[in-house]
Amino acid sequence: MKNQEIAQILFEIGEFLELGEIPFKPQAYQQAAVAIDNLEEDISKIYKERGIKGLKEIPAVGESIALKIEEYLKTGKIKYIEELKKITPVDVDELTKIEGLGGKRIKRLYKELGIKTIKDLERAIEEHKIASLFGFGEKMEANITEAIKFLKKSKGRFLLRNVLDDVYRIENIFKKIKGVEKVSVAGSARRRKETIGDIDFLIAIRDTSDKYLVEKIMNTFVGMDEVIKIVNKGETKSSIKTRQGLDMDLRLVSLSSFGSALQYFTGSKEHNIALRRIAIRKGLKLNEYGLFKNNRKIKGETEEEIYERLGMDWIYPELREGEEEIELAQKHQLPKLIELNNIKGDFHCHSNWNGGENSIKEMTEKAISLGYEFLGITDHTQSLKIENGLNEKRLIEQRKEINSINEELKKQGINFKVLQGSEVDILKNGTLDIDNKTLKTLDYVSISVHSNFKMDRESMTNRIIKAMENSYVKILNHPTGMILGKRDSYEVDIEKIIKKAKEKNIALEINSYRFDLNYQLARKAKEMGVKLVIGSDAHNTKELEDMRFGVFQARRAGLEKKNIINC
DNA sequence: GCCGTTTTCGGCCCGACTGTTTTCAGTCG
Repeated sequence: MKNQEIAQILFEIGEFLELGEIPFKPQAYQQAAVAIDNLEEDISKIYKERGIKGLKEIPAVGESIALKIEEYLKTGKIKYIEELKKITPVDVDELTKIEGLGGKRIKRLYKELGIKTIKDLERAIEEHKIASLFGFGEKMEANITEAIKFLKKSKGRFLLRNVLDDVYRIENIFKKIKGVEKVSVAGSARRRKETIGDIDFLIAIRDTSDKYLVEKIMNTFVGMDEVIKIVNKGETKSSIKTRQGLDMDLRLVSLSSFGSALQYFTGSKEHNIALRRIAIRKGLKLNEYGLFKNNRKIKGETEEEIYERLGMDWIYPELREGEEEIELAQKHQLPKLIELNNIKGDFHCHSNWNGGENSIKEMTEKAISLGYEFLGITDHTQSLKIENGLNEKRLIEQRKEINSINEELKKQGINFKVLQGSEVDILKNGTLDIDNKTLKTLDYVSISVHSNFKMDRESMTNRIIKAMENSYVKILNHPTGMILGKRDSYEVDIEKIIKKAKEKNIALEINSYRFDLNYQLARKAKEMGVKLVIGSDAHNTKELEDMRFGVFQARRAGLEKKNIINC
């Protein structure tokens, strides 16, 4: 699918236009980018079947953008962005990722200091040139320094969310090759880590001396659409770089070594070291080719038989971080991890009553198609102006719409219920921005912090605790304020929050978009006897499917379905 | 640059927050 590539370019055009003084165009491009990114259908297929007209049916895509998409599909590039790059030869895409830098500041940094890249920016900071710029200052220079640090920390890693569908697609390409017996992704993608550095694929065939088959598999791999560089290509291992900047490895093994290879390449490194130590203690040797006794291979075809021979239960990949999983597996005490199909509904999503893209009815239909039994609509409340948050009056109006949808479902004999929740804003002083009289009319209340992130630890903790005292509150959303890859947590005493959640029987959210709580904190919450809830935070129907990422996170935390209220 | 229709132009989420100013620009969501 070229959708993501095209979306990326349109988004970048928007960023370049931000540098100019032209209003509204940037948003136009970026809205189109978002729409294309969210498309379920392959954009090249749309163009093939319905041409420019088909493209223009995509929301936010008009004549001009449709032509640019056509140009890209035909020639693989868009002249317009090349020209923009010539006029302002700045790495906007990189620089805008720095929190606090937008179009205007980037343009001034370029015009006055010739800054084109983060490297240039770092040099300018070293020379203390930023602070003295008119309109900048000491504090901003310090903030930019921090923001660069954060960016670097997350650099080189990709969000699982952005690559998992490609992983499935590539697995399927391999599975279709005749003679391929087994295919699996390995590495951190198999462990469902929220960010991954590269992607490892593993393929098993019966006979690795079948030169013709080996050649065919490797050619398929290095010949994939997204490959821009073949790093190496051999008989058992090939590596490529994709256009997105992602490294992929393919390893080919015999069927008799598939289990040990899968175990080895899945990692984590820490988990493998621990496992090999256990093997040594038992007088065995473990490597990617098998489990050996006196240089004779005794196991290797499946992971299960290897773990069993080492005296433990098979361990879910999501738990293989070298923490407590091996001990639990030896004692046969591993949790039975929650599965996606245990999820009965979603307690966190948004409709077009606030900043969401779809109507309650559309969200409901999607939820039904996912096999859910309920959907909780949790639109933002009035303080969040940007999201067009609801006040008391609109909440009461919204209730009528939800009631009528529920009546209609009942008439049709569909066993499904739409719940009216709300994502109520926690104000700076810890009060909620909706009165109790109205909260009482909701099916449930969830609460979130969306402002004043830079409070000190004690104030923030007290603020949230105070909000949790409200007896209508059932869920605390994204408890630490972290957004994976974008924003660090605010300062907060999370243990106090977890204790309060326990006391007030409030569920803590694992947010599928933000990855907050992270798996360590979710595990801690479980250990402290607190219930969790997995919320998609969907702003459109497609994002309801992102529930799966929250489920991965829950699995990494070792959660069972009994720990999670939407099971 | 897109969109909608009170269409073929005029409006486009808009307020909080931060850091810089001394009344506001830029960024964010």
